[in-house]
Amino acid sequence: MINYLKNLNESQKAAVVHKEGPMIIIAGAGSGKTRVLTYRIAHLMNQGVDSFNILSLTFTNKAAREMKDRIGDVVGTSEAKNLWMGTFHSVFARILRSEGSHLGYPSNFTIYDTQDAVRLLSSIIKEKQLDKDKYKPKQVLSRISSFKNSLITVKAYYNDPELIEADKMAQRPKMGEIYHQYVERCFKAGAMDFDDLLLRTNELLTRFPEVLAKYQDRFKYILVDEYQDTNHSQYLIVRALADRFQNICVVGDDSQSIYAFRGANIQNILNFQRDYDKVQIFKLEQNYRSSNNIVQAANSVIEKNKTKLDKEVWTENSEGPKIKVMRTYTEGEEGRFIADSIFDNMMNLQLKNSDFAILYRTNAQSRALEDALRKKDIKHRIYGGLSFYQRKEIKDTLAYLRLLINPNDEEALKRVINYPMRGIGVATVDKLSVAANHYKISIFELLRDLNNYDLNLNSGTKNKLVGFITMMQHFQIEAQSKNAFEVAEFVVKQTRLIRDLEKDGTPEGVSRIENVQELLNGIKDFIEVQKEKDEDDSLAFFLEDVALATDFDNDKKDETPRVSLMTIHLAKGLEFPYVYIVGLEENLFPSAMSMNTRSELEEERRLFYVALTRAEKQAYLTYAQTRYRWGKLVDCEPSRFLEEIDEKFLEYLTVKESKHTQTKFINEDIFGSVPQNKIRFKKPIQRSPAKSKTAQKIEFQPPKNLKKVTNPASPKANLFDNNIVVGNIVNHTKFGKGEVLSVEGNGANQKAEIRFASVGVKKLLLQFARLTIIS
DNA sequence: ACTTGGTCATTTTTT
DNA sequence: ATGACCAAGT
Repeated sequence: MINYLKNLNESQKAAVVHKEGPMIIIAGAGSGKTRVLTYRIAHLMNQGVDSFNILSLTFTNKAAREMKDRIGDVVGTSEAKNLWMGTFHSVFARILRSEGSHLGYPSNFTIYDTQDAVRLLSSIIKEKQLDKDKYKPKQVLSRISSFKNSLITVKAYYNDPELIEADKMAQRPKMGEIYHQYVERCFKAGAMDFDDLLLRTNELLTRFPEVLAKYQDRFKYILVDEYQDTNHSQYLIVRALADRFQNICVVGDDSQSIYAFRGANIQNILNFQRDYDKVQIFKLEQNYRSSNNIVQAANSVIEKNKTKLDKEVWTENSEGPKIKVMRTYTEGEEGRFIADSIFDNMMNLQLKNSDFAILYRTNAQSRALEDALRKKDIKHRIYGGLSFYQRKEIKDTLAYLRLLINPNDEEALKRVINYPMRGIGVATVDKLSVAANHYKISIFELLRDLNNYDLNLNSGTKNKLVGFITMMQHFQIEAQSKNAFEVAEFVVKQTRLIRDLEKDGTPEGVSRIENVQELLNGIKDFIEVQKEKDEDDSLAFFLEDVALATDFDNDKKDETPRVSLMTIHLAKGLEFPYVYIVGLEENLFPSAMSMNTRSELEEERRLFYVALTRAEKQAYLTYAQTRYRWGKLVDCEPSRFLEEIDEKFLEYLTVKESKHTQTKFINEDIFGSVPQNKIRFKKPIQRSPAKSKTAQKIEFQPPKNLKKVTNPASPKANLFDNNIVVGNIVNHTKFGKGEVLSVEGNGANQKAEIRFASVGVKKLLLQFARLTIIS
């Protein structure tokens, strides 16, 4: 057996061996938190605690799996098997499968993902004939989500005049009705959304003391990772379960709390000592991950936050290189700089692709980066964004399977009733939906004895509906004797789903077919893995797994090492030798949505802190002066976070060092064939002095070899000021001669309508069009 | 009932 | 730029 205690420093060891009672581990970034958690569990087991009595809640399922493996290394795989580990959502989904009947849920309940929820809300809003511009489904959902996360039921909502008033003020007086209807419809469909998994668990534990007692007894030791990101609902579950034995161990770092937008309450960690008696506090402050430069730089940033626990992260690691800052003109150039830099680093330092990560604030930023990497032929993988399971063809296929498991799943039914097209249109589905609501049954039940209801359908439509329901019933029968893979395969064949995709013929169509194949393979793998582990390999369980999977979970067995691209949120808990943090611009990072209140801005700052502390050896910060947003080219200012880092940790890269010449970039990008001497930088940061004290002290350093211009117009504006006016005859490199009919917009977005002799009237963006004025 | 072409909104972050 | 949604045509 590994002598794990030897691998720990004093404070880590103390946290590992402490046995009974409530404890909190404040773990700075890179301080070996996972290691402590892992060894702590292993240690408990070595001390004779039955693995059956340990519950460990992690932030991702991947983290749970890895931790389980590592514990298995210490105590033996078979010992580790009984450990209950996973995310809040997956652990309590499983409990609800077996206990949900108390609440009137079937054990095969469906888990609605965000899309299902939004669709359901859309139809409710439509049925109620409400203005969908005032009641935006997504916003309504997030409002409902925040109710649920605070345990505000429909009833509680109606009892709270303040909430009602708030919604009235927000022009949404019918919020309560929608909430009510939404909850009912989910219930009727035998479905829970993500928040229900927590809310209903709370309901279960509160309303049924015997159930509570059962799980309290079972979970004698509870460990919660990333405690700073728990919401109120999760907080209450933990408190209820730990109430009996008080063996609750929470781990977290208030400086890394980045999920307030989904209800995470930083107070949970700040107040832990108040919530439990005789709390033992452990602090892990030594960072083993990053160079001293990075640690200190990160500290200098997070210092600016007011709400935080007292903690000083330090390291014995070497100084390391300074953090490199690069400014580029465009996002395209930003991407190319990074691709070049990664390439150079790999060549010079003999590194693998997997040593690099590119982190960004929003998923939309990945495109430009991906383009640049692809052009350089650098293998990479984008995490998050549209995951495999969110693709239309996959969701459609899964919807059949969902419907099979839970015929009341209305969102699944609506998805597939006319896919592939079988002539059952929206009008028909609406009729069915109305009738089903009226008779308080599901559409599936309605269809099952269609003849007993008068729905005013013509016989053709009726036949089609009967055809559909007969097919589904056929599937159900098959499902009784087949395993998950065989069922799925059968369904795909029978529905001619593939054949429908084949009709398309485009490359996308082909890849859709491959995706469906891939899904089938995935189910096959799933069965094998589950069999190996001697766990549930049913189709129902597969669907649950899929619904709660994070993007890391379907990581292919790592073939080639790849550069990782992901949002900073997704990067939490990960580490990479070389990290590029991109798009450090005001309104992007910090996000324009998060600059209204101090607490929002502090969360952005924590996000930046998280990003920086992912880096082991070297961090790069990049920003662009212009960027496409909602299709338009906009000017950007450098992020305030750049100023907030103590300057002594930074090194400003200049164009020269980026090796490839500026000119090349410029020509390719937006500057057309304009001579280089026309290009001017915008004046760098010019912030109002009042904003922050540090801003006054630390002047941003522009690259030295570039001239500043006192009153520069945006660089582009100069270029497009070539005075094209209506009536000009111009020459286009491709289209030839033409007459300017109209000019609209200005700056980068200036467009002109031009009638060419060769191709007729064209509308061109002047920034791209290579035009010369003839007369 | 489906297809097509045009208009509009969309970009925080995720289980 | 891209995709979702809607109105009018087939």
